[in-house]
Amino acid sequence: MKSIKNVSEKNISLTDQVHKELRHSIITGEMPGGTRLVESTLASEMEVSRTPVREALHKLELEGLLYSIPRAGYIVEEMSEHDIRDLFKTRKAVEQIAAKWAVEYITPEELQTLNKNLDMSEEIFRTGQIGKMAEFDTKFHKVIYKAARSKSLYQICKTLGDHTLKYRIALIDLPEMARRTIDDHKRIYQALFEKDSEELDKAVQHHMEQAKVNIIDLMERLRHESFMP
Amino acid sequence: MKSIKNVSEKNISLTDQVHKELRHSIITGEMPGGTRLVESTLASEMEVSRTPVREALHKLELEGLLYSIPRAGYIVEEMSEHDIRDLFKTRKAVEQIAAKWAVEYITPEELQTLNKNLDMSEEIFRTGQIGKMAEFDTKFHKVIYKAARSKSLYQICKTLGDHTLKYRIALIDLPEMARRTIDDHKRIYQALFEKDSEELDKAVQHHMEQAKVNIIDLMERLRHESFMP
DNA sequence: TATTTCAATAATGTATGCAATTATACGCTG
DNA sequence: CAGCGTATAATTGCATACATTATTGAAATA
Repeated sequence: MKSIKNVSEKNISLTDQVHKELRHSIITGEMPGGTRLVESTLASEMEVSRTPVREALHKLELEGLLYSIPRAGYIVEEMSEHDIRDLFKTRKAVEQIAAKWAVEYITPEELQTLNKNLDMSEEIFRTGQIGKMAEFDTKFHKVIYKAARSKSLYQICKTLGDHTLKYRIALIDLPEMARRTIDDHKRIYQALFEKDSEELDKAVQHHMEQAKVNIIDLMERLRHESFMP
Repeated sequence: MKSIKNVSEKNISLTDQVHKELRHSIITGEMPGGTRLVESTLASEMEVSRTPVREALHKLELEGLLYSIPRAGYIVEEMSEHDIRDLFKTRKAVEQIAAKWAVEYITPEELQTLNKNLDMSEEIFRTGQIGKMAEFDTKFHKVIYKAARSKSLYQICKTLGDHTLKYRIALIDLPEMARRTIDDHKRIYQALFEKDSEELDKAVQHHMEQAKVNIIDLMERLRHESFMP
């Protein structure tokens, strides 16, 4: 791992930089579940002292991305299929609420932001830069969270979204998944635009349901591949 | 503030002890919104070094109970009426989900736990130990969260519950509030017992609605009192 | 040879010192 | 007298040294 200090953006604390870096590594799957993290090792790799690393690890623990064994170390949280099902069940319920509230408050500007997001997603899909899809996926949903006009719900949605991001990144790289995601988003956008609550609810439900099934499938496939590489 | 070390339970880190202590002070309103917290001051008051205090403050910040001004200090989060309305709106929605799921999974043992909780609440109410009411209120709801059988939803409910606890403590001390809370809980229990989802949804909604209104009223009253003490 | 004990090692928990930055108070100047 | 600038104090950010604990491996003994 390369030093953080060299690429340090000024005015951001080392703790936050380390946190962001580690978070990225976990979410992208660079550090898969079960990976053990050691303060001093990370500190020397990143060329900072243990203090900011330690604080970053604590943050990640509270976010549920790591768990700590009292005087032993930190392990990257590993999700079972059951945990993933649970996560998506909750996410589905919460996103339905967010969408329901968003219908009422969303502005024409926000609708346009969503529309632009769809256009750019299509562009990215056509030009084959699928690596950027996850980012647009996240942004699309965030616009809706914000449109729900609830600070507390926004926080919840963001946390749940983060927890699924790891899997979404792995999945959305597959062209057919990217295609379906864009189509789902278009349907959600259309329902929001027409303020059709009933259709919106169904669209969100379908989107989440599909995401869940795809991830479970992916895990299944990976499990088989690991037996016969 | 008294030293922590003297009452230290073994095997729990100082950081966690400090965290718990400060958390309690904030949630009970002993440190009201706007209070400024300083690492070194707290450290000497509690007779520990700055490190565990610092880490505890960071935790509280992530939990949303404090916010920090970069190199200036920590301030106890102050909730506006708008924030409280928002919090309860979200809490209502989420607790409705929890209740809906709980109907399906709750066991006879858990129902009995709820029933016992009601009995003890009545006992406490009769004997006038109203100070203990908030604790039983929290426990009652936690049983339902758990019965929903969702790790992620449980986490969300607990966090939201914590954020409202400060106000619940102030309120539930009033006998008429305690009375209403117990009656609401009885209604919720009854609906769970009979697995009547529709009635349960209404009961939870009513309970949350009432809690919200009461807190807004309380804040209004306190605001007037502060003008003419 | 197997088991137990003890020491070395490695990790986090805690304390403390220094650096960097911001707020504040005081004095100076117009 | 007011406003601005500078110096100083206050406070967190970061680094590091020390304490405590858990694990591992080796050696000694049965």
